[in-house]
Amino acid sequence: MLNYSTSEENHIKAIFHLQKQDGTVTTNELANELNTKPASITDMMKKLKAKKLVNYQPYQGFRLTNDGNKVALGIIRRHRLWEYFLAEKLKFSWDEVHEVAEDLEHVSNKKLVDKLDEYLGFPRVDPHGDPIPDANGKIETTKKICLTDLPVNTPATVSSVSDQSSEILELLEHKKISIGTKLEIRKKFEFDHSMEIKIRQQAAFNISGQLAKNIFVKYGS
Amino acid sequence: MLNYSTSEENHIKAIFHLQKQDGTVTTNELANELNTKPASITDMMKKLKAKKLVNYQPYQGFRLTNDGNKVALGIIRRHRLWEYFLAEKLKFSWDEVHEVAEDLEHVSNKKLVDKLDEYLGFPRVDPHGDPIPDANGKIETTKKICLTDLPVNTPATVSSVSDQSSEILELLEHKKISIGTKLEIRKKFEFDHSMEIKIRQQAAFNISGQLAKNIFVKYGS
DNA sequence: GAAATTATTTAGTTTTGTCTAAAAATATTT
DNA sequence: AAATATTTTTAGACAAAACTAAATAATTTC
Ligand SMILES: [Mn+2]
Ligand SMILES: [Mn+2]
Ligand SMILES: [Mn+2]
Ligand SMILES: [Mn+2]
Repeated sequence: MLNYSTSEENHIKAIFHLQKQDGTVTTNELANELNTKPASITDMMKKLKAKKLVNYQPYQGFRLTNDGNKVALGIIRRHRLWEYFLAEKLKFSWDEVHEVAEDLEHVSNKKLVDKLDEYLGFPRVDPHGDPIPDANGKIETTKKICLTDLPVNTPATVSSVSDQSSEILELLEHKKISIGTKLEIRKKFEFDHSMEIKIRQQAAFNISGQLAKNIFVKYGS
Repeated sequence: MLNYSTSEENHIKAIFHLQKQDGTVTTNELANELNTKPASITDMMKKLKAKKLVNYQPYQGFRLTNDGNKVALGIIRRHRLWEYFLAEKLKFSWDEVHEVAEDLEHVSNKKLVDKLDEYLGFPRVDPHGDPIPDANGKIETTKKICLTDLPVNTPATVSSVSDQSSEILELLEHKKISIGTKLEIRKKFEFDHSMEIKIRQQAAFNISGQLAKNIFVKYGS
């Protein structure tokens, strides 16, 4: 497999994440995501198209080709493995790992990554609960349910968290919620979208709609 | 401390290594070391001079300033810590670590490096026996003696190896010589600079002058 | 459906890091 | 001390990755 520049990789990864939601990605969306200007995106898309990593017709938006997708999964694999390493081995906290992994992910030595994976015991998810692609680019795709969409009185388990700030970490630690926590919603309040949730034997307590929006669960306990 | 580009870092590191031997480094030497052209070196030296990392007057060669030296030690610290990590934790062999560390050394996040150091147990030397600078840039400077310069019948301990090829590794493993091995020279042969050495209780055996040239020792056992 | 607005692309620059070819400085021979 | 050879620098070019400003296409509004 060929090697790509850091800039190319950052573009590919951003398209991958954006097209999850949108299907096809627009120039402005990507420019916004990468804190760059639309003109720069057009330039890069021409380049990635020439390398057959994106499908792109002027004014039509773009999406990754199969090859582009494979490249993206490689980058995401490296990113999440390093995040896991930083949290698990170096004891970085949850909100600090992303930034460092942004640099480490661009060291794309296959043997390094596969040995790191093995050393870490082939972890399935990163510290934020996001799945880690395996050496073949296979990634778990259990659809995650936003806590705001979970029905009342239905057992569920926290699977991931979308915001990665130290502020949300502080709040989650205070509420004793982390990935793997089993919970049920007792009551939802329409007015401010806050809700009352219950964890095991503990008394039910309240969380804001804003917090709930950033927590994802899967059914079952 | 400021951040430098990968190219700047590679130049700084190369000057550091070359000036160990030469005192002052020339344009051609550095171009040769970095597989680049003399004209490119001149350009970079102007830049590093402007950043006060090298002392340089046209046609006079160059050497690192105090600041340049500190930057170099930071790079070498990262390089050797990653080499140790790769060998010790990921079970890379001795001859494979350098190449991978060449990339990892440019991820210059202070907290990452210091936590890695701690995680590794503050190792003093890398897999090739070269000393690892501490967080303050302090580096052990025990003068290493080339095995060819060790007097006969004088107890010594292998401290480092300069060549890092898989070929020398194979030979050293076969001869059961590694860093920390205690040995004595029994006889030196002028003709081809080969020598007979003795390790502990084992029978004395012969090594070539070429091999001896790449082994460094310190006095004592 | 024309006008206004927004999104995207094009054209032309800039910075970084490299290169080649030519000029200039320095070192080595005779 | 010339002549020759070597080393280093300068000048000019190029590719990558970004930018600004202007032009053009697409979309939305009236
Ligand atoms: Mn991340
Ligand atoms: Mn993550
Ligand atoms: Mn090395
Ligand atoms: Mn080393």
